[in-house]
Amino acid sequence: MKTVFHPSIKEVRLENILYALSDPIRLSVVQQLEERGEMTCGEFNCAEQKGKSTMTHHFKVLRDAGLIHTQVEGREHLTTLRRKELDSRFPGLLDSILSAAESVKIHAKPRRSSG
Amino acid sequence: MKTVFHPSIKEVRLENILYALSDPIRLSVVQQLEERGEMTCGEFNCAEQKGKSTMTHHFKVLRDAGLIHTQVEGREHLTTLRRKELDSRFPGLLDSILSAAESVKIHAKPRRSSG
DNA sequence: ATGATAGTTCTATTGTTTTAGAACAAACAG
DNA sequence: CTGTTTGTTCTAAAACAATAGAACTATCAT
Repeated sequence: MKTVFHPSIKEVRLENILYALSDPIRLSVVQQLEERGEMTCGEFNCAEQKGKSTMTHHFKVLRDAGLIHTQVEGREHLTTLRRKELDSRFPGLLDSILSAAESVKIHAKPRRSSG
Repeated sequence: MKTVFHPSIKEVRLENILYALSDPIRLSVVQQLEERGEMTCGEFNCAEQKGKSTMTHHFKVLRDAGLIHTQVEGREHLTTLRRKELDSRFPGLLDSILSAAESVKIHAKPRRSSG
């Protein structure tokens, strides 16, 4: 079972959060996670238009910034938003960014299993 | 009297705001404006360590993102935060970013005229 | 006019980011 | 074992961003 680097919540830097979310793809990833809760890499809208290695890169930026958590489960990588931790570290920040982003929201793909 | 480009508030994009504030110097500029209200370029802390042209560049990024307003007054350039406009466009956003940034705050230089 | 001040514009260097192709690895299905 | 799925790592190209030196413009003071 492979482990992936995640910064502890107190190591998380505001600048990195803002930078990570200044990219439309990464912002969209976070929006989709907020909507859905837990997703594999392939479930994201935008995961097909963009090459796989491009998405791997973006997930790493989000992970290093402290925004998401990745857990390896079989051959899938389950991604979640570090919502509670982030809310306690930077109260109101994610709320206001996500609500500001509502207007440009791209929704997650329908669940594979429920179709 | 020279005029400088400023985007209208509805043209302001969240991504550009986040990007602009993901740089420590630019975040600090915004923090100092929040604290002080109106400043000339030279009054900013960090304006001396960094070359003048570097600061000109950062002010332009902030201006293009819609965060600041620059008004030419004699040979000085008076900079203000577009606080109210931004608050109405993205409620709570600047508040939460600035309060998240409190911990890493760098204060503005003392006023020249009051020393 | 001369000089100082405030800041811009031009140009260049250096470093970082985004993107993606190709080869790879690990898990699962038959 | 063979093939498919899921995603990574490696490598490289192209675009972009941060920095600053030098020359410049405009204002203000003497």
